[in-house]
Amino acid sequence: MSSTPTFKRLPRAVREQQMLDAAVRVFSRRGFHAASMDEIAEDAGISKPMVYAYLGSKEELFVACLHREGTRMMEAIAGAAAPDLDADERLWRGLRAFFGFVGAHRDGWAVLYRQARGSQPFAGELAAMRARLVEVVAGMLDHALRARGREVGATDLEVVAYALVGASESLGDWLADHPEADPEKTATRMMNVAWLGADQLLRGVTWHPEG
Amino acid sequence: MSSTPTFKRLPRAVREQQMLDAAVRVFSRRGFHAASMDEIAEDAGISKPMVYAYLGSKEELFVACLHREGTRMMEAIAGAAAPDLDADERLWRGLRAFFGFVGAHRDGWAVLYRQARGSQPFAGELAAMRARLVEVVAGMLDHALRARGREVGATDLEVVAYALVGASESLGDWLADHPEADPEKTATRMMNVAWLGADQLLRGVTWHPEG
DNA sequence: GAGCATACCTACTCGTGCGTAAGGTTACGC
DNA sequence: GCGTAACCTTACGCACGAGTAGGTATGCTC
Repeated sequence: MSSTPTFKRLPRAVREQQMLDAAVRVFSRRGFHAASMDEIAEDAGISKPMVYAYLGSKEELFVACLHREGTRMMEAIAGAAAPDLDADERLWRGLRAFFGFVGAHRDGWAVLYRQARGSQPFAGELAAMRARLVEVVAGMLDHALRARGREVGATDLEVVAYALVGASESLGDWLADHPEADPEKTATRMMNVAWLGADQLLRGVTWHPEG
Repeated sequence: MSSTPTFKRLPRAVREQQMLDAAVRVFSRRGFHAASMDEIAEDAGISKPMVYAYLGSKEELFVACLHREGTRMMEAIAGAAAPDLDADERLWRGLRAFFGFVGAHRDGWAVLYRQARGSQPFAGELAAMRARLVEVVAGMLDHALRARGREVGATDLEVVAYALVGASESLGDWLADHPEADPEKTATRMMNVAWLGADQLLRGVTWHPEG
């Protein structure tokens, strides 16, 4: 017979990627808990036990998604924002890379940003990634400040960086929901908010209550 | 007998509030799916069918939490930022109210912000709330701009407002994870990022690529 | 073309937790 | 003091989905 071997046998590495692709799609569509392993398997064009054989439990599968998408994103950003540029140029390239990534991997972003926040086991994983980003941004600010002979407390720096990262994430979210929007333009808008504020801070301008 | 009527019978309105209190606690501790109706009922000092009788299904219960906490927050903010003040003063008071609320209702905030993002049914509810906030902020910016004889596209305005709201949410999240942090000080920090950037925009200063 | 490893499947078990049926008890009106 | 309505309980049905047992096919090596 061998009538319709409709789907060919494939080596492990390939199938794993297909499964991860499917998992990202389904997780982003349904959320972690509402996603069923059956649906993921079906979407990947494979049967459920294969998923367990290759990627382990549902949690492990989700963490694998998180890792792959997170690594891709960090690499995209790190590759764009070379450390020997001026602060504004680094920020600009980093933002452009970030929004480019979100625009190109909307569901990957949705998994990362929306799903992983709530449930305990993944929040830590995600927080670690965010922390790296925050550290990079804070480092940029600190570097730029020192170059101007200024100094700011570590907490202040961290919090400002946190706010900038949060604003970017939020705009990333907005972008994911507006398929017609242009990532490049979104990056420019973010830059307008972030850099103009940061630039003022770098100049030593600050705001305080009752003034 | 009537030995130990340990817990008294209470009118519906009171029990409903107790249930909502418990639900917020449990949802924030466990997340939506991991939270069980049994645990919520136990935490409220009542049995499960009562929860169903009063608040309906698990989803409806969660939405009820969302509504109550969201309304409280919006009222806190709206009450603080009177519309006849200057833009910076309004922003400042709004931020102070916001971070004050987060500091005082850490678990309520966690429910609102972290759990509701992922799963479909609630994302809309939350998005609607955020949209109201964004609209308020955008309105503030627009008002301030017109007062200076300037005009900006509606989308630009919305996106900037979105970024500011996102940054605030993100710092709110940071605050919820840092019990030792002072809400007032956090608000000041946020103001430094937001207002200095916004102020520049209001003056007509903009940033654009390759400059 | 025998042997073996690896890809792959169908068809199940079993825990968990939402939602409910059916009945007990307390307060309050009359 | 007695009905009745609201409050509250225990104890269950039932669906859904994670994870697995055990078996089949395919290709690769010698």
